[in-house]
Amino acid sequence: MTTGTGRRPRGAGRLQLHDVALRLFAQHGVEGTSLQAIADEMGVSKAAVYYHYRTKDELILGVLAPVVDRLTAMVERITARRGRQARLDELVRGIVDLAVDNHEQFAVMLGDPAVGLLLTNHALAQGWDELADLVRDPADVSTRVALSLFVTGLLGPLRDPELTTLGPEVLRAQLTEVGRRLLQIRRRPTP
Amino acid sequence: MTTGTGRRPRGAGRLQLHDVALRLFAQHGVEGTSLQAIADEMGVSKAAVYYHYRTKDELILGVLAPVVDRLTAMVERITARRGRQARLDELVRGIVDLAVDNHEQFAVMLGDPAVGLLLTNHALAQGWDELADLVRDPADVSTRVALSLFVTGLLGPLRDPELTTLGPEVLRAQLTEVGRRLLQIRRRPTP
DNA sequence: GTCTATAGAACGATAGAC
DNA sequence: GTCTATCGTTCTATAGAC
Repeated sequence: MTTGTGRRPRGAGRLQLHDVALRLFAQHGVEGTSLQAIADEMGVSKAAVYYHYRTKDELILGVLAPVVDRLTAMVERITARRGRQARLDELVRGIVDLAVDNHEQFAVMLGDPAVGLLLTNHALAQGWDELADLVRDPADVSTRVALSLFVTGLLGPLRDPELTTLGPEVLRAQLTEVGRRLLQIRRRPTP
Repeated sequence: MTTGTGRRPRGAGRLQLHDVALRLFAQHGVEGTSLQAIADEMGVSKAAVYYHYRTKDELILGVLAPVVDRLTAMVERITARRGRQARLDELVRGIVDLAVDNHEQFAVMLGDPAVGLLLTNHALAQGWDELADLVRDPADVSTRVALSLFVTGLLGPLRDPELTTLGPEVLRAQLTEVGRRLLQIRRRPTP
């Protein structure tokens, strides 16, 4: 149920590759990051990178796979809820958790224009599309605007060095509270 | 006082160039947009593009120049205000106006990682830095988080096709109201 | 102002040795 | 798993004709 993106190469070097690639993707964008730059940062050759992934696109998808899976699971949890308030509450808590726990992947996925096209071409944008549907679901325009602004806005505090020093717990609490205030949600309907 | 980015080439073709380049930049990012792609979209050759700007960086800066100038002016208006509420109110109205009127430039400037570095290298990031200082100014963490989330979050509704059909006036009103709710601002202190 | 043609570098990707 | 070496393509940028 959580396989999602298919086979991914095993090995220990893969973890370092994911780390380095993700950091550079978040810093310069995926189009602005060459495989040469990644290899240099790792202290290996470009061919060594190609051992782990056969194409650059697959590398990007491999780095982003964990969030894609989490997103799918989150959307399922939301749609399982009944009632407008319960869904909004689940959405706020879910998206905040996801964004705080994987803030670099979140930034690359939501911020980079090239990634959106890539995910769509590989039919992996389903999670985002369903999330977008949920965002558009509310009848009133006011809630739709607030919801769209909130999800995208998570990028801001998460890539601000001054705010990330607060630590995950404080950040999570702050962002959840901001989301509730924005969407005018009462606290925890059916926890 | 509003010269800002220095001399920019004149001529009518420049306007079309700005239009086409901006649209592609917003769609694929600046690193994902080649001068060849811009030339093709315009129906001219690559060399024709180089007539207007000597480098790609200068083209990017030329396209973004209007927002850079507006941002500088906005920061001046904010710092001229006295009092926490007045400043927050001015900031919300200013940034919403800027984002709605130039939403593509706003998206490229705020969303593209490569642009941030470019502006910094050309000492044009001053406006954003001062805005960032204003965002960090409030004593309480809660307001800083909300402010950061709000500014970045404007990207969301602005690039959602379903929401942009609402038109600039409705969008402006909606976003301003969301901002006030988020930052708990009373209406128009000293208009 | 726009063109053709091209230089020179960087890119993604592959082959084959170790 | 990592290397060197290389292929073919695309990129930014320039030169010079019209």
